[in-house]
Amino acid sequence: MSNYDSMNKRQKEAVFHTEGPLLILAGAGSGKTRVLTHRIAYMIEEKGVNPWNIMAITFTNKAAGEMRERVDKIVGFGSESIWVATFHSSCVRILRRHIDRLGYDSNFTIYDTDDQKTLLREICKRLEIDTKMIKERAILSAISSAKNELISPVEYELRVMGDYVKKKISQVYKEYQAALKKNNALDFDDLLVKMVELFKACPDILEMYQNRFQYIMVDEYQDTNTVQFELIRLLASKSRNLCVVGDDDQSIYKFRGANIRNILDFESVYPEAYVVKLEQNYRSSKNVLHAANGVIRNNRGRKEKALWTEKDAGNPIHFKQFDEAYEEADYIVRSIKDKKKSGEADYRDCAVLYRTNAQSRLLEERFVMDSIPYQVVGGVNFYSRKEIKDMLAYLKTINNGKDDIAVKRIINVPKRGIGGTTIDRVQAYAIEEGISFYEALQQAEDIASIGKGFVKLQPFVSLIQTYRSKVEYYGLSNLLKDVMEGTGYIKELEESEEEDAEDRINNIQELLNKLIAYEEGKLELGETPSLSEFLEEVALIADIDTTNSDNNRVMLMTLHSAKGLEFPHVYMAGMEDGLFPSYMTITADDKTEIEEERRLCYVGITRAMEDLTLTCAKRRMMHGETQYNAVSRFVKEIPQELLDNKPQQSKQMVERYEEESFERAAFRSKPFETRSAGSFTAKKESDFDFELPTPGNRPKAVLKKAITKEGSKPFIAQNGGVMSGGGIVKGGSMGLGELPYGTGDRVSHVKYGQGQVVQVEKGPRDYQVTVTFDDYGDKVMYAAFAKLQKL
DNA sequence: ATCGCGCAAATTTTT
DNA sequence: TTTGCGCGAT
Repeated sequence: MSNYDSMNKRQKEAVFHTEGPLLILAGAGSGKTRVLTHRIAYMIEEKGVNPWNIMAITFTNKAAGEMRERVDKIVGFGSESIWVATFHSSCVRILRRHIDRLGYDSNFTIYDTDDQKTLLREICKRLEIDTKMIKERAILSAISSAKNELISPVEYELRVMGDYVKKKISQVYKEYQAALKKNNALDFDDLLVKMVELFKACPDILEMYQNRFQYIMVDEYQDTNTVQFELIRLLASKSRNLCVVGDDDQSIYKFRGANIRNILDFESVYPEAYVVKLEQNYRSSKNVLHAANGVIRNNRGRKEKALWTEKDAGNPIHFKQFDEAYEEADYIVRSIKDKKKSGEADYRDCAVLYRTNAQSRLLEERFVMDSIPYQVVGGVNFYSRKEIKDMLAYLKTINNGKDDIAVKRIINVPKRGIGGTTIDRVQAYAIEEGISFYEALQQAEDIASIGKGFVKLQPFVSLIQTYRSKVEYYGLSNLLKDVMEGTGYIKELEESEEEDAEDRINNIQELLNKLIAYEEGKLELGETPSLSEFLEEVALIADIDTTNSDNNRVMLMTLHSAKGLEFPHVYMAGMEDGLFPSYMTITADDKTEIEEERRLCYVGITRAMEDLTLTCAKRRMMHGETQYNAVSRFVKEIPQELLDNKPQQSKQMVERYEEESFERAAFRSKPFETRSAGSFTAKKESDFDFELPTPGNRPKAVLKKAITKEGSKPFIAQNGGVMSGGGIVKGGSMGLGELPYGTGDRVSHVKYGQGQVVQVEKGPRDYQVTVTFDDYGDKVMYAAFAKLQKL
């Protein structure tokens, strides 16, 4: 029996409101999972709802697992028939059963991003699309957005009339979908899209599931995209018992298609909706909460709410600015060490959050140096490592010969002397005959064009055939062991000179362990382990799911990965304008982009329970060169009385910053011709509008609107244009030339007036000149930029 | 067929 | 700085 007395008034309201649409606006740390699980229990215990009719949808496997666990605990008997799953795994489950109605085979494979890229590359080659002009990534994200918006290839084509680039993308989209279907594969987006298609095409199936899922709950609703919205809308349209939980202030996945309007407009879509706001926070100290509120307040178009807590004020928010990024890392590590020593915190209580994965390197180095246990979340997913993907490709090939991508991945791994030309010819034959790549391989003898190449293909085909015949009686883990050894893959790694060869072998071993665990788990339940099922599980696993915090380690992760987690001690590193918020969003035309960054900051701050430390550095290496960054505007949005150190903003700093940013811009010059935006390439200065740099922003050159079709993203003046103190310097590289002055000469400078040259140092690309100015003292500057006049 | 060098690009990423 | 890719040389 569950106890509802321990809940606050609002929470109870949400729990007891079981019929009709319900929007729960749950602020960070307001106990929403608790509300959801209690709500389920209440429905079953008090309202007599059949567990079988309840569905709870989450985004991550981890969230689903946690929900499952808590529901099981509180509901007890019958809880296993509650459908608790992620969007994607729900779709897979349903599609496996009915996808034949859409003309797919029910043992379809799921393509991950890597597979998508491989397929895309093939198609671009076939369609003779120059991937330098239209970037692969751009195509992929265009296709993904289209799918997220439920725009079919045909519709897409109709919409893009006239635009050259989009027209090309439309062609690719069409081909890409055709190829997926031919390979009997679905990408991640497809899982949702096909589900919606199925429901729309087969009202009988839709009705079946509408009857089954009479009470639907969706977690993290602010992150849903259009397909997900539609999917839920369809499922709930009969019962209308739809409960969505979310926080518009924590919507940070717009770039992945999440539509914040889904949550903001919930009440207009469901006019009879009941709304509950959970604003009491049980996680953080007052200071942390006030800091978070101070930041998020600056966003427009949000549902007004303010978190409050009964907790004490707690520690002040720590803020520290360093000269160099490594000093920042150093400080964080030292601080954690101190806390551990004094017993204030254990390693597992601390997390370091940052904006970009690249920032983890510097931190890691320090952690290693001080031998402090840490764990990086994210970065390269275990399942996207090369060696793991290779092993899985073998298993996929053995499992489903229709997966061309998998077959091609391992046909020459380890090396079998099968090259691109042979593969292309087999592919051509396969297309001609309308068969899969693997089937073509089996008929290699008949392919006239490959001639003797057939000799190399034969052993590969028989290898796979042998494995296939073994699947039945051999057991999955034995099969994988056989692949590891039998293909010579492990042997190749053992003999390899590569530094990480041993890690790779360990990773494969780890995969084997996971397979064994899967197999044993199944056998314990009295079920038959199946290769397809294992592959499917693996395909839907993300890194965050496998991170267990049982280990006593400091957690390092991006702000995005931190969502949904909490830590007593949180460090937010790299609080710098240009890094966080990123240049991309500062310079974006779309003003709402900065708001998403602000939400990200809000998410970061609200992860902290007791102690929050914000750090930044004046200088940091980014993309291989030193960047000078000002303190993040977000730090300044925090009520300053909460900070133990106030961010400094002296006039000199601004001046120095401006100066250095000019110099850098000038230094990196390249001709205008090197830059292009979409289909247009800028050729001369007059193609740009220029904007002056401001502290925190690099100088900006924007393609003139008149020239581009719909405007374009601004150029940062690094390769595109050269700027100097307010004027435009010609494009073109600056090389080393003779200087018209030397040490001891009197010179004059536009800004600093007259002075004497005290030192001239030859740098890689320019001279560094030190001048003692009469009015300003010593200045070090680059000759090409400074344009000093000899007197 | 394979290797290796040079060039360009580089947020965030629940599945 | 790091990574990934394409192309030219073996």
